[in-house]
Amino acid sequence: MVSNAPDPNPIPDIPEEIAGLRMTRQRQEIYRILIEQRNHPTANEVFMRAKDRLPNISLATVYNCLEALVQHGIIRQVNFERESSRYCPNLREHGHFHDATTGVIHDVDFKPGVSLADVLNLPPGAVIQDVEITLRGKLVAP
Amino acid sequence: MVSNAPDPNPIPDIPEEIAGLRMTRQRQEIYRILIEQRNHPTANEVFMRAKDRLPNISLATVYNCLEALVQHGIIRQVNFERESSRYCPNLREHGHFHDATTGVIHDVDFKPGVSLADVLNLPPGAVIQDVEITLRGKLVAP
DNA sequence: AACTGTAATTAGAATAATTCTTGATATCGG
DNA sequence: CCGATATCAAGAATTATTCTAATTACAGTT
Repeated sequence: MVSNAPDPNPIPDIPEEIAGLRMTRQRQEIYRILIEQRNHPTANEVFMRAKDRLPNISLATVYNCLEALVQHGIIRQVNFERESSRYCPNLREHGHFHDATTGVIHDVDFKPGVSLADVLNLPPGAVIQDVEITLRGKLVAP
Repeated sequence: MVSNAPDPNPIPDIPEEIAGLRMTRQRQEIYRILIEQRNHPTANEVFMRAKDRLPNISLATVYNCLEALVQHGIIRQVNFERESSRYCPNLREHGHFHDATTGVIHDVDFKPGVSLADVLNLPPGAVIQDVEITLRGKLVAP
């Protein structure tokens, strides 16, 4: 028997163009991979997953596509220390908590209504264009 | 005539041991370089400056020394995007503001009495071991 | 001061992530 | 359909960093 329950993890259809970027087959697949499983994969992890549906895709194309998506503000590139870049389709302004025990990366939202200028002594005249907040630590039983 | 005013930028003598790390000649020089000119140099920039006083020093040694200093909590390693790591002797907990126009990196202190938990919705049970805050932007006339 | 064990330094090779180059394909507008 | 442009693929090239192996320096002991 086939379940008729809604797919608990529906995969969105990707439009032909996002933010002025033509969504080719490769870009669609890569974007879909990021949305499907939001575990901040590296380019190489995306590459391995992409090969399921696009057996001929190359790692260079994965890098090209990821860069195009980043340039157009469709996804974000996230760097931890000197590790491989990771990619994230969450466009809300957010930081990352890196669980040192499991390696899992959690998105961390800002509390509503707070501004970085409330907590940091910014240099006078500073206009912030981009923020990167990375926390490393452990999760203990509450 | 020789000025008898105090040196406006005195270079501290480096002790023989810091935080349990034996301060060899090379480590002393590298630490001195970071303290003397706090402009967040890369390993290669440190290397070039170190050669003035230690003509035979190798880049590998610079990396080794920087790593030893970082491991012992004497300096901090700072990463911007995917650029070369930079090194910083400022041990206060602080972030960095990267001026996109000039490339200059400014240290940014926390306002007293604020905690990251005031601003961020951390995952429950999160114990933070390390924080990295990087801002990119411009400085405009106030 | 010589001896010994350990740590540090050096030079160059090796690695890994990413970017570049070049030629092939695909797509869009007319 | 045709030409212009964008995208893709494969592999070479680049760059920062780490590793390896051999040498040198050092601290403590005799």
